[in-house]
Amino acid sequence: MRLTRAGEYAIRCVLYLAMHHDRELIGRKEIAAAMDMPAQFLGKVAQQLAKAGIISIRQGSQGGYELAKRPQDIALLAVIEAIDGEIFLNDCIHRPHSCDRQTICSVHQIWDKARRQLRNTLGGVTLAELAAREKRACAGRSREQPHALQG
Amino acid sequence: MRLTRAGEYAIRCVLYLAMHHDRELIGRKEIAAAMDMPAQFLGKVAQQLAKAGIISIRQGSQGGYELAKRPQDIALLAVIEAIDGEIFLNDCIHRPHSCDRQTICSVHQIWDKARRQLRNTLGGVTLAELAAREKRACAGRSREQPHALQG
DNA sequence: TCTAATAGGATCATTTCAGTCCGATTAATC
DNA sequence: GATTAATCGGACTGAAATGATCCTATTAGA
Ligand code: SF4
Ligand code: SF4
Repeated sequence: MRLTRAGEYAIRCVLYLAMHHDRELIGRKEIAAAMDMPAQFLGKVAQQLAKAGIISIRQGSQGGYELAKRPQDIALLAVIEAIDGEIFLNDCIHRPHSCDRQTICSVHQIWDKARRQLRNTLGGVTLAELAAREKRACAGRSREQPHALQG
Repeated sequence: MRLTRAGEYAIRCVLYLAMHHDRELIGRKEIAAAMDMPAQFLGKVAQQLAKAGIISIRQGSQGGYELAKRPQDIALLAVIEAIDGEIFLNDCIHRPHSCDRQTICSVHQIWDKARRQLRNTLGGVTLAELAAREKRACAGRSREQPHALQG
C-alpha cells in the first residue's frame, strides 16, 4: 500500500522538468543532483517515462530530458502509473480470476470505490499546478529567511 | 500500492466471524476452509488480530476465534491496519526524516490528502454492513439459482 | 575523430511476501 | 491423570519485488 522509490523519483524528475519548463533540455545528472536521487536509477526511470510518452529524451553530447507535453496536460496519476503500473489496491479488482467469490463479495465493491477515489484524486492534479505551488513555496521561504533563519 | 495477502485473509476471517456472529466460537480450520485460505497462515494473521483487540482466541480443545467487539463497532480500516500497519501511500508521510524537501513539497500535500481520503473510505465501513450485504447477495444468488444456474 | 551524454542488458544485495514446520502450551474430555 | 484436540509462536524457507549498480553500445555535438 505504498509508492515505490522508482515512482517517487519519477515524480521528482517530471516536477523538476515542469519547474524549468522554459529551458529546452535538462541533463540527467543535473536533475538527479537537484532532486536527490541516484543518476543511474533515474536513467531507468526516465526510459519508462519516455515509453509512456511523458518525457522525450535526447541522446548524445549535450543530451537530456524534457517534457513531451505541456505541464498542464500531465496528471500526477499518469506519471505514477507509467512507472508502477495501474493502481489496484486489491488484486481481485485487477485479476477477476484471482478470487471466486467476487460475484457476491461485499468487500470487493469497497475496494473498487476506494480505488476510483484514489485514482481520481491523483488524476486531478497536473504538473503545472504542482510546479506553481512548489515555486510559490520556495519564494515564500526565501522571503521568510531574513525573519526566521531557523525555519 | 496494494493490500497484502495477509490483509486480505484477515478481512475474510473477520467477515466470516461477523456473518456467524450468533455462534460463539468458530474453529480456525472451518474459517480457513470456508474462506479459502491456508489454515496455518490464518493462525499467524489471527494472532495479530487478537493483539489488536479485534478478535479473541480460545486455546485448547474446542478452541477457536470470535469477534472481540460488535460487528458494527469494527471498521474495515482497523482490520487492515492491524495486519499491514497504518496506511501510508508515500513514506515521507510516515517518516518525516526520509525526505528533506517536504517542507516545501507540493506533492507531499497530495499524498496526505489521498491518504486521508482512503483511510476515511475504509474507516467508514463496518463489518456489520459488509456481513449484511454479503448475506443479502448470497440469498439473492440462491433465489436466482432456479432461473439461471450459469450465473 | 574525440568526447560527452543516454540506452539498455546483466547483475546483485536486501527486503518483503507468503507460507510451512514443529515443539510448546492450553483446555476439554475420557 | 492421561489423552486428545486445538492454538501459540518462533524458526525457517522459497520466491518475488525492490533499489540499486556496472558495463558496453550507441548517439550526436564539437
Ligand atoms: S474476498 Fe472479495 S475483496 Fe477479497 S479477493 Fe475475493 S472478491 Fe476481492
Ligand atoms: S519529494 Fe515530496 S512527495 Fe516526494 S518524498 Fe519528498 S516530501 Fe514526499
